[in-house]
Amino acid sequence: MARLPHDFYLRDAREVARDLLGRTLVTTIDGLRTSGQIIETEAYLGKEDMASHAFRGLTGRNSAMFLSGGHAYIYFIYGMYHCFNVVTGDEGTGEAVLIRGLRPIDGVETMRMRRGGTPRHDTALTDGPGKLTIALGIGPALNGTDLNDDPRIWIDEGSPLGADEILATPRIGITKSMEHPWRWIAASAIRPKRGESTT
DNA sequence: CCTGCGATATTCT
DNA sequence: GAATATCGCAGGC
Repeated sequence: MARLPHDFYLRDAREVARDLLGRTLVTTIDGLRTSGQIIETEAYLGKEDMASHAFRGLTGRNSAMFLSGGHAYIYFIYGMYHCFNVVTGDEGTGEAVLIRGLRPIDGVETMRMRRGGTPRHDTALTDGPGKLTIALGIGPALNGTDLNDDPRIWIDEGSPLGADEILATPRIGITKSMEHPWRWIAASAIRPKRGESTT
């Protein structure tokens, strides 16, 4: 297993978002290792994307989003949760990929402890952007850190998914720029419900 | 299974 | 004062 190389992140956020599916997000926080397979991502661009935090330029909260590709952008949302993003592209661009869902691999007991319970399925520990940061111990201390060399957090090569294993949909929880299908999810993670079409 | 709502910091109007 | 890249709980079916 090997950490994703620096160049991986120096691309358009939409490319990186698809390529991150199947990879492994790993943290070692307070001496506890936790990891999960990335199964859901969303791309947010810079000034051309009205739904992006970067659309209105630099603020106190979003400054890490303007670092160069490969840094972590962690923001506080709804006064309660943290969301983890991977910055992509060149410094100053303001593009990032929001990690929205994982399939737990290592440290499941640690995740249960941090999340305060044992759900019926392990995937419920990490099946939302605010939930997976709690489960993996990702907090504001990691905002702006470099995923290429920080010992506390990195992304392993894992096994990228093929195009036929990936579904694209509109992004979740936004009210602007909804016409763009910039959410990607592993087909294997779709519940047998009234889901997205498999086109 | 589903829908509605409250919590609450940062940013914008 | 309103909106927001969310979540868990209460209640209805």
